[in-house]
Amino acid sequence: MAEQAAGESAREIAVDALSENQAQAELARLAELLAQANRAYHTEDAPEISDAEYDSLKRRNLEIEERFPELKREDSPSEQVGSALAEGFGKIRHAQRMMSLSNAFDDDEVRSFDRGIRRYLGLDDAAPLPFTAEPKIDGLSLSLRYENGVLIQAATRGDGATGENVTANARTIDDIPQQLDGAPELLEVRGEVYMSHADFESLNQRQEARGGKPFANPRNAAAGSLRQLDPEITRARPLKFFAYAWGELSAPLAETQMGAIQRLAALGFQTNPLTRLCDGPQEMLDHYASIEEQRATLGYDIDGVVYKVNDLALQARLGFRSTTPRWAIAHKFPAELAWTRLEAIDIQVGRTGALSPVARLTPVTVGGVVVSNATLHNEDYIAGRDASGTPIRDGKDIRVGDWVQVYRAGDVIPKIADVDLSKRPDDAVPYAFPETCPECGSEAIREEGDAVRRCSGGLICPAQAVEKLKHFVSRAAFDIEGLGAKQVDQFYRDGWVSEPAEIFTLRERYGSGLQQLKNREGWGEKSAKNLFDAIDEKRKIELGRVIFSLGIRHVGEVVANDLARHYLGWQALISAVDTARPAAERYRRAEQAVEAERMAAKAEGRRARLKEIRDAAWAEDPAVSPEARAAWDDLVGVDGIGQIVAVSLVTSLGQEAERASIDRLIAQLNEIEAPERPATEGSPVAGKTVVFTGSLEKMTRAEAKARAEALGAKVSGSVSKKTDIVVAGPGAGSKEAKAKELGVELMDEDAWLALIGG
DNA sequence: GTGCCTCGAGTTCA
DNA sequence: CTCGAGGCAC
Repeated sequence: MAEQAAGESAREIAVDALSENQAQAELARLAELLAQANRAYHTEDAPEISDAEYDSLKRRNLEIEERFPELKREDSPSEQVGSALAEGFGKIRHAQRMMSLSNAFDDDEVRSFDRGIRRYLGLDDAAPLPFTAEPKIDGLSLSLRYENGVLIQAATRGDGATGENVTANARTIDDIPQQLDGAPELLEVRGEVYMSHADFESLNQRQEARGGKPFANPRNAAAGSLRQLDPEITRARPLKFFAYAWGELSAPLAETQMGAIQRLAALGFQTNPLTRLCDGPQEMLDHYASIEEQRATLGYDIDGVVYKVNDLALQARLGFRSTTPRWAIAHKFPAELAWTRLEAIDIQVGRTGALSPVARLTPVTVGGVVVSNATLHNEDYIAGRDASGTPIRDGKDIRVGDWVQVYRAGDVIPKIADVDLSKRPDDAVPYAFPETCPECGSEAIREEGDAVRRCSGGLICPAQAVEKLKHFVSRAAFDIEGLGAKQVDQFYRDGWVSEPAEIFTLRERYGSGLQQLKNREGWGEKSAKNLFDAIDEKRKIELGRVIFSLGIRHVGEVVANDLARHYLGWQALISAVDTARPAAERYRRAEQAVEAERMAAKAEGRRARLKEIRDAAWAEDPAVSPEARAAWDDLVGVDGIGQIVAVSLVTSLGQEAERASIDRLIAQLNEIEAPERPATEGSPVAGKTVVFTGSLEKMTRAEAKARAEALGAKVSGSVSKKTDIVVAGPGAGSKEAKAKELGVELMDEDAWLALIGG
């Protein structure tokens, strides 16, 4: 196929010379070639045509489409998101997300992990609840897909949703079977690729003998080896693999975690010999201690112990939080510590204006990595106390010139644990936190009760403006390929882009004379063209991404998607917000009145009559129409959105300059897509809004909510006329009454369970 | 009002 | 990854 593509391209007719018929045929041919190349690239490890050939086909397709827009095909390759080639490996979307684990750092957290699960499941303290405990291997996780017992794909974790295709490399690892006997038709095995200490040492000796740079630690060596573009290099590297989990399956492996691990072992995988079944927190902690004792003699790196609920049926009931399972936790070993000198404290300004202090350190090795910066969080952290005035680090303040103890929290983020006062220079002075923004000179204000000090300059502040732009192009927002933080910096500095809408007018402003872009460092004609194409691809985009991209305070990825699912369209959202504005302003004034009362009461030493004040301030106000109130109630009724988030959303979309900028952006977009409903075909409650009230007896609230959502229902906290079903348990009060008043369908827990089928 | 649980925002290095 | 803070259940 590579030869075919090359051969035909030699006979290609110049785009300008194409007749309409020829153009149509050519577009069809290109669509087929590109689709085939994509298939080859994404499902196999070796692309059939080179990146350069692929790019040139894509470019030709686009040029023809530009000349004959009416001929553009439904399945046009230029529309296909993610079809553009990344450097190196192809991307693989995991059939089931690869989750990370939440962490425990001491015995108490392990016990509260057990307690939390009992509470979620409604188990009493006496009920047996066994867990597995196994060492947490310090390598990199890998997902292996077997179909009919044959290894067909290996993918790294990536961001959890999408990983890299490393199939060819995985095939070179001895511990990974190419074929399985008696496996389910479909089986995704997950585990950890790692390198033993002995193999790491000898690899580094070979590296150095060859004049290569040695790896810092076994983990980096394993990661570097697995991500070799040439599988033959990977083959020469001594990688190993432990299996400990699974993804998509056509049939269950067992009924318990332990059983599943044994099954994986029987199928030919290496499983960790220190995996034990434990009968509760005490046995888990004992096994942790025993593993910690053996740590040095294991011959490979581990960074803790993982506990998992043994009963898979319970695992299924517990389900997942946004990025972690509820049924597992990693109990981490204490972090490695190192002393070094604090050379300076710099202030960074984030997109919300937050002033974040960063410690510049004399470089020091901590846990196999050289660290030269560490976060200092905020003003209070430097001063040695937290927001409530409680001392941290024994109340020691941190001064420039100090000797400080550094560790990598969670083995990643460098932090300062301690200060050596005996080595403090005589001339060291307490750090004076700036009260003006170091970037724009505006006043930096710290709100009452807030831990951070913020620059008040808004978009006048270049740091805030550019950080907002970076947020706009970030992965969960517009995610424009070829437009990362570095490029944004450059465009902003040169005055080419000062707000999101201007990204979309780059082509018309600078595209014709690509020359200008071409003359910049790192930009060729091809990359400029690719960038413009990547930008155009995002003129069609999901609603949730648009909302998130605006960078409204308190509206992150999850809240943005919640809003998108609730309002289903940009217009619906914006008009609801505009309608609710008078009510939001009324609410804000009410809160201010409450705050004033609180201060006054404190000063006079009497008890605050807060409820009275709040009620009075929020009472019927003719300036607030019933429509405004209804829109406000609806907004605050969205699960996960409270008054503070609602006020932030409404006010920020009401600010004139901000709104104008947003409108300019929206005008540049072609289509804002409504969120897809979850795949819940046949679900009787898909798309319905459900409210749970009163106490539930067969399941906990959290569980009820998670299950309803899995079936495509929206779970809300308050009853309104948009509510479809109210599930009322014993002790339900005002919400049940309101449901009756509004004529909303009302049912008890049993009826609900019958409705959703179990 | 209090105490989880989750989310948002800021962070490092390879 | 951590911290602070918002949302929500108790």
